[in-house]
Amino acid sequence: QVAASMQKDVEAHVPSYPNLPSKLICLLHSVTLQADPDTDEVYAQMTLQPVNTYAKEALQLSELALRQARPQMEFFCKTLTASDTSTHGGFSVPRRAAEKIFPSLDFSLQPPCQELQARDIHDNVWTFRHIFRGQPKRHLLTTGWSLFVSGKKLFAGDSVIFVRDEKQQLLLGIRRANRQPTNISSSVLSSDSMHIGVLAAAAHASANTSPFTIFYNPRASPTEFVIPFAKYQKAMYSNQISLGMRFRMMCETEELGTRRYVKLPIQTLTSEAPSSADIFNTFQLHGYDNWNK
Amino acid sequence: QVAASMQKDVEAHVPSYPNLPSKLICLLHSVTLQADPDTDEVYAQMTLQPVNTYAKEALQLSELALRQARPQMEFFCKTLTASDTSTHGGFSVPRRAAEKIFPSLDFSLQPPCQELQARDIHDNVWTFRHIFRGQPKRHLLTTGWSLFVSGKKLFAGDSVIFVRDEKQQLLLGIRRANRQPTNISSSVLSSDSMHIGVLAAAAHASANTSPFTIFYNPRASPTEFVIPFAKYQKAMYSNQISLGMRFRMMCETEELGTRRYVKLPIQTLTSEAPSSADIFNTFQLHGYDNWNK
DNA sequence: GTGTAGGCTCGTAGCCGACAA
DNA sequence: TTGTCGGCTACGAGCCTACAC
Repeated sequence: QVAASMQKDVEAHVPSYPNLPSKLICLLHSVTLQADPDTDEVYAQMTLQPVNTYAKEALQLSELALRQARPQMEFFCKTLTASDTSTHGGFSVPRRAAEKIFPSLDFSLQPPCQELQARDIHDNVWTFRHIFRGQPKRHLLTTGWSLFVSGKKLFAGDSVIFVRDEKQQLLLGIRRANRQPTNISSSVLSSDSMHIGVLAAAAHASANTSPFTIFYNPRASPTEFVIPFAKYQKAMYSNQISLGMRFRMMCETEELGTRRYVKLPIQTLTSEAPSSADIFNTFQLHGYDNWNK
Repeated sequence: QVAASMQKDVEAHVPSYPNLPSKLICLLHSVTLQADPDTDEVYAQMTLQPVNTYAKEALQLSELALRQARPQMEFFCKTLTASDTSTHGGFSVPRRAAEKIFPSLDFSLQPPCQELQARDIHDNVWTFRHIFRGQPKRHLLTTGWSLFVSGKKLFAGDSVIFVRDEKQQLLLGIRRANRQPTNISSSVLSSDSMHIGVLAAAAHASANTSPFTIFYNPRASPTEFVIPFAKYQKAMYSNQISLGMRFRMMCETEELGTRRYVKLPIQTLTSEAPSSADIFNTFQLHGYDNWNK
């Protein structure tokens, strides 16, 4: 992973860790799903502890987590048009989406309209005027919409997701289009140093079987580097793949509408209802997008 | 430095490097002065190679670099007022500063005005309308000024620097007031991993006397962690400071109008005229600020 | 059913001198 | 000399319908 995302020609500067194996079987101590406060980019902070031996229970637990259904709630997702993001007007809500997700309007009003409140991944509340007007009639979000677009720095091609949770509250998330890397070396932070740091921490943890912490961003990685134990076992033993064997890897990273392989059993760790941060992290980690009708 | 800027309670995760000395004498292979494209925060990328022995020439070269005069050019610096940064108006230019730095106006015009172009640290050109009007008469920057303020995200208390270089071209820099840290953990980048990476890279380089690269931000550090060799020698031997001795360290980091101790001999490496990036990096690394009259 | 454009309105960015510190 | 304010103007954000695909 480090080699894949690192700039070339600095290999000479990377210390080598001969005792760091290419695959590290770890116990997952904790997962914290997070989102960048500025960009809403989602990522997971995980504390991993390398293990030398493991019981059969571990495999069963991992399989259980894989089968664990995530909460199914109603939502819709729309890719923003030029009109949706221009300063000229508001947001055109697909008709069936509005009827499915939004509270129903009082059609005795002329025109029918209401105030909508939706909570984002940081639990910030956004307020919109929801109106049904025009010829032909349509659902629109007007007042408040442009603040959301500019606040989230959305452009045509990005997507928004409206979710109605089990408490009938509206949640609101975004998913940016695949653009060229947002901010290259945005600060004094050296990604090279960080990559070396991950290696050093992993090597240290591997040698001492002590825990270490990583930040894992599934959208930034060209492919998965954190694999559920059950998936790993299945790939290794049921398909008889052995070290050095050539094979073709399915690459579905960033394809729209497909599931990701990472499955984080965060919901199994708590009996409380998931926060909106959990929901959107889960949705985005699993790559929901472009839901229509 | 790592310990100083790291969050507490993660010490257990930091691998220890028993062979990494507390002071590392290094040969400076290259210095690249840089600025964050988003915030204009300046920093230096340095390639350092630990050395075990050094000739007396090294000390002389370091002293030479310390004495090396940086290019002296005319400039003025003003701390922005509430009026300067409000959307209500433009920028009030101190009279003597305008007369010293800006091209002189054609006073036959009523009112006297001209278009000014100034280049920032990224070589972006900013255009302003420079006008001399009001009662009493004053120099103002009007059209174009608000774009600059919002583009650079300037607030009252921040400073701007106008420089007239040897080619009579205008250069334009900023220096932000000391505020609470701008963006805490702005991204997926883990500063912990980065710090561990710096340690790992330094330890590896120290053991192999091989080069390593660091990013050094003088404004982020509570005190200096990169010291010119000559300064270090002087402190160690002429003042008879020995290891473990207690002493009081002059803390002038971030004081206004004082020089910093870091002296980067970048101008000695090239015979070309310095770029505006060099000039502003140099100015800001040396802490010029609040120049008046 | 939904994207875009034209028309209209109103809030505010931004230019000006007055005035005071 | 220069910071802030009230007055004025003009541009564009944003709500509306019309129309096309």
